[in-house]
Amino acid sequence: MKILLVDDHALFRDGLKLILKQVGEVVEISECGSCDEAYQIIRESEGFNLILLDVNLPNISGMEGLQEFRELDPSAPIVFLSGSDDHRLIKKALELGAMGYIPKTLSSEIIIQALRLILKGGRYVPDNILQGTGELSRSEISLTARQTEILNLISQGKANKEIAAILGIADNTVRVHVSAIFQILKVNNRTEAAFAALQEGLV
Amino acid sequence: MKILLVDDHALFRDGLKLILKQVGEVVEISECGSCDEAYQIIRESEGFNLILLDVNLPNISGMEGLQEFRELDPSAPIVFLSGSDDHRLIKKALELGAMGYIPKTLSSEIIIQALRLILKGGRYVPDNILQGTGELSRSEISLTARQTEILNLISQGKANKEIAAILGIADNTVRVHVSAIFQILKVNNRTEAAFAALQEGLV
DNA sequence: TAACACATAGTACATCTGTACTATTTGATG
DNA sequence: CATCAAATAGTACAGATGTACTATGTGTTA
Repeated sequence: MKILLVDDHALFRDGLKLILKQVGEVVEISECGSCDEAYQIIRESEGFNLILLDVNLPNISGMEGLQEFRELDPSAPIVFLSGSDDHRLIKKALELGAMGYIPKTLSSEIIIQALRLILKGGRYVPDNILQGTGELSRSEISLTARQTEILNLISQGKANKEIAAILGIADNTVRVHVSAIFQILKVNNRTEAAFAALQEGLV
Repeated sequence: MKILLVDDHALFRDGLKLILKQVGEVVEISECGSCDEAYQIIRESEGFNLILLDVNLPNISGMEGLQEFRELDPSAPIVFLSGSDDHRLIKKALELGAMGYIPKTLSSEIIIQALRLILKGGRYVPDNILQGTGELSRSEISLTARQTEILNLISQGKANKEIAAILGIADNTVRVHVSAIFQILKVNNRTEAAFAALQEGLV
């Protein structure tokens, strides 16, 4: 059994290694604190049975690095570790092909059971997060690609003219998009929009 | 030796407990996942030799709860545990009387040494964070109380008129403050100001 | 007391913002 | 092919925003 553990918190890795020893016949645990190191380890290895990946990593976050992991080691199930019970990321993670999502707040007993489940080919997502995603999809906020692009620029404090220049379109067009974004986000000005974008994780 | 460990990540607590056993003659480790539970534990106990406190906790963050801890158990040194190497919080933490600041990314060996140092009455702050605070204090941004108040309202997307109504002053006065804030933050509009406020930790 | 920082408030003006319209083009879907 | 969603762009207008001034009252400090 080969497990790769990617988390920038050394102490958390220590704790998790103890747990992993209880999961089954662990032969080898590789560990590192960043995606770049992890890529290197995978290239030098011959496939892992499980990859545990923190969503919040310096430089490249786990979420950003997921695709690369899937390409480097397509057979290894990838499980996300998350410090915050982030309702938004989970759906994206599962869509991208993650086999599980484990908040670090979970007790070790539950983590052990979850990992056993995943190693047998199952998926694990904690109940409260599933409820969260359920609520989210009901009141889901969906912006078009252009709207998301413009919302990002708004959040950086760019004016309509600047956005128009950056995107190479007329500022009247930018206004139409901006108005549409405000209606969707149910806000009245760009600063509220930036605030909402942060809260909803749209940036 | 009595140690109180407050962190909402059960697994991290497990890892840290292992380390704490290496620090010295540990008699008792109490642990919990929130400030409220921690207050209860302290009330039912007779003083701790050390309190380890996560800065990011649900409901009441460690930073917010610090004062309460100091009142409930004035003799116990408080050490912050932080998931992110947050350059901004550390200064505030030390000002509030924390005896140390330990990023979770630190290796267990260094954590052990740091805790020993603190138990002997010293303070510990990792080098790279000290550098960070040094940089921060050089280019330090200081706003008046009123300016900070208004910056907060700007960050919430409030319009000048709304701010004026909330604070019970004329909107012309609000504009003067807003202009002053922009000059200090070196920005050109309220959304940039909100963005800057977030980045600089002024909210 | 004089000087200073801060908050307060006003006028004036150019510019930006946000909304309400209409209208065209393009790509996807039934 | 007809329809629809999305992006584009224009006009028009009310209101908000940001800046440049002046000016007053209130504490604090040298």
